[in-house]
Amino acid sequence: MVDNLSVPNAETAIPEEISGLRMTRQRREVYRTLLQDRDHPTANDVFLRVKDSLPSISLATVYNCLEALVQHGIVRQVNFERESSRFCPNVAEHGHFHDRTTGVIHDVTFKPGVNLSDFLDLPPGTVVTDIEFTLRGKL
Amino acid sequence: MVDNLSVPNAETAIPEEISGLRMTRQRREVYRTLLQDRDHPTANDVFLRVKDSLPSISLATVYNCLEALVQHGIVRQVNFERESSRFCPNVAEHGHFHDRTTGVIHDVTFKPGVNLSDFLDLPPGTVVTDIEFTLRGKL
DNA sequence: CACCGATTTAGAATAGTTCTTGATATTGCT
DNA sequence: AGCAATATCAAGAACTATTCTAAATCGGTG
Repeated sequence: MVDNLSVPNAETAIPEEISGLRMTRQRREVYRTLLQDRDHPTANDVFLRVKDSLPSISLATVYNCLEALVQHGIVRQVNFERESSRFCPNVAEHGHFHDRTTGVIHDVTFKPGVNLSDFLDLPPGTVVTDIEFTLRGKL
Repeated sequence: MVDNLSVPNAETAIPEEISGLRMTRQRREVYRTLLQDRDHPTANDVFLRVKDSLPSISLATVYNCLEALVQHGIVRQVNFERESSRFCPNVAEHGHFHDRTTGVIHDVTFKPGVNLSDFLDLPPGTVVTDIEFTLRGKL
């Protein structure tokens, strides 16, 4: 497997601080949980998993930690329709493919070198700072 | 301006029935409201607007009507992050550009003839049935 | 015009998330 | 180390968008 700076793995130690965010025990465990299984868990999923290592953690704290991680660009929050938000430690630009048969969510990346205006009719003068896309279908 | 079958205008009479959905007074008014201002209103926005012509309508009914219209493919439900759902009478395939300065949402279409696999690295064998995308930025 | 299923209404219920408050922990300073 | 200032955490209440429930009403049919 190829290393990817934006997606550390769960084994490497998580430092004291990441992009200006102090890693408390709770934040570290929340982040480690996201790195562990890349299955786009909801806040509640994370809560249940983190309880194994930090039995006294509260759901509110998991929300706080996730928010802090998202705010600092360490984790991405992903929303599908009106479902619960899901969280993803892959902060590289990517979208998602939702497999309707299995329910599994796969990350989808742009082919290298493509430009938005290559395939979209954008109003002239638009400066796009953020892209979000979801595909649904079958594998 | 070019006519577009999938986007009737607010002036043309709305028939008794659209794609198998009987047009009750409430559904008609909800739909007419969406056709009137193409500004991607929320259910509550629609509620407030429809009240002008149907003062006794309830929010639940607006939700019911919108759901019926969406279910029958007459209207599209659009979600941005975790905000309230917005509704759009343009059911042709399109995405959205969210202008961060004005808050206005513009429809964005694909350039004719482009193919998803032209610019995305899709897992082999994927059959995409539904595309959803949102851009954010400044105009 | 009486009936029956569909629709509407109003309000209660729900789910996910955020907020509030007091308790705890951590940091920086001496 | 001791202490003040600051940040974080926990628990539960509060909030918001949406859905559900039950009763009233409507619309079309015999």
